[in-house]
Amino acid sequence: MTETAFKSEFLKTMQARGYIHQVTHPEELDAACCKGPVTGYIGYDATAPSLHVGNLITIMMLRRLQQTGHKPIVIVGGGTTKVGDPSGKDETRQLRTAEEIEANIASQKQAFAKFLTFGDGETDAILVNNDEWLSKLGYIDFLREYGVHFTINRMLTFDSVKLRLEREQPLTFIEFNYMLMQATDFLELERRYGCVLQMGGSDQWGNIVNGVDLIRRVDQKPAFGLTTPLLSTSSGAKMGKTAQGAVWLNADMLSPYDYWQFWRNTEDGDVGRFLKLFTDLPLDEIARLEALQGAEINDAKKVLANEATRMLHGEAEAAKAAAAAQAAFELGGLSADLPTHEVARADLEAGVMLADLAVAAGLAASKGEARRLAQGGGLRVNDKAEADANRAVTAADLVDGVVKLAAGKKKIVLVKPV
RNA sequence: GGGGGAAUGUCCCGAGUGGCAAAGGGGGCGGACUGUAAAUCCGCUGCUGUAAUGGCUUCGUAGGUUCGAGUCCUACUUCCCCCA
Repeated sequence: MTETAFKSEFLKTMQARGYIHQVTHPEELDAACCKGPVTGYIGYDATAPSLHVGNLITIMMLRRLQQTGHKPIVIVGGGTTKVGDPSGKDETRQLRTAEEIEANIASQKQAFAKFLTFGDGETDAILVNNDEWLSKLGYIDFLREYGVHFTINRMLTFDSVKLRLEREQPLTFIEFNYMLMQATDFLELERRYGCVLQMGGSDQWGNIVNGVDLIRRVDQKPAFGLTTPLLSTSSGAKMGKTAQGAVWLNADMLSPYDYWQFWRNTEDGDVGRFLKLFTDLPLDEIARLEALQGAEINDAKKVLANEATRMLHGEAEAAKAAAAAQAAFELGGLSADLPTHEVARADLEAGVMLADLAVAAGLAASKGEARRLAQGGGLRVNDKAEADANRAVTAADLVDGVVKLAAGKKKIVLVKPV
């Protein structure tokens, strides 16, 4: 990144909070942002039913855009998902059916509304499905209108294509066309909404630059691109994966408690960076939290968890998650807000094999895993390590009406008779 | 169209002479140490089951040879390379 001193509120914020990896025409964009509301967009893939933490950084970029007086457009890739982005993939993506894509888009919409204000106002966010124009394109029309602006020579130089070829992995023709579709999107948004900025992860740089060039060439209008660094933890792991899988944003796919835990377990070295990227806290407050040393940095992690959870799931859920965590980890007690698993009272009275219970409660994937877990000393019943997964858990194990079952120190489930 | 090669534990990479539930690594999980951190060390990492020997299902797909097949044979699928 160049050491440009930005004048616009938007770019100053973006730079200070660490969102910027690369920008096209920085001075020109800066000037445009000073002049008035700028419309910018980010596209999202509709391959999964929920967005995950990996998408969060770009959603936050749109939020910053709106916060600094500009207009964000969320474009859901109904059309592009039908094609499949080859960027960063060695393997051809599975093609989704139209129905799957529709369902995924509907489900993703909920998350965007938590971070952006939608509406008809000048700086209100709007959500657009690119299927609207992409699926209407006839092949010949597409080739004549857009195909003429792209040379194969140039396309072969883009990483998404080059890497695949270098590794001798197949790249299908449909994937090869993806970048044209994305460029077309940008052009279409520019024409329909006067959108001049496309943002995205650094892996999107090639695709974004294509769109910028297309607009500048075809319409002789200004257009800009901005990418964020790929997010990884300071120990190098990819962000957004945890034990159970992806960190989803939809509450029905990942509970607010688990979401809170995800942030609470941030590595020391990432706390400051994440506070800047994922919370609205002022920078001086973040600087103070970041400076905490040793065990005190845990306070900063709690702030991070609270803020991040509040933004997505609301004040009440964040408070509940925080309270449950405090009860479980700091006071050693129980909280009704911990994840629970219900069993029939009659079954419990008859006795349920511990291994079966652990599997049913989601603490182990199979009985064998539960057994191994127990042998390794990681399975706890009411805080007592239980080496024998064959023992029966009965009503006698109830403490205050529940059995506290834990796999390791962090995964806790309360078993409730019903 | 002709010739050569590849596909392995359904997370990934990857070794594998006919006796293999299959080396090693990454990742993941658990334990110890800590601060619900990182690093480090130890254990586990197909399903099922026992106090234990076990049973079942796995090496692209389908057949075959064999007491026994990831390993040999045949066909098929997909991919890569070379020639046309």
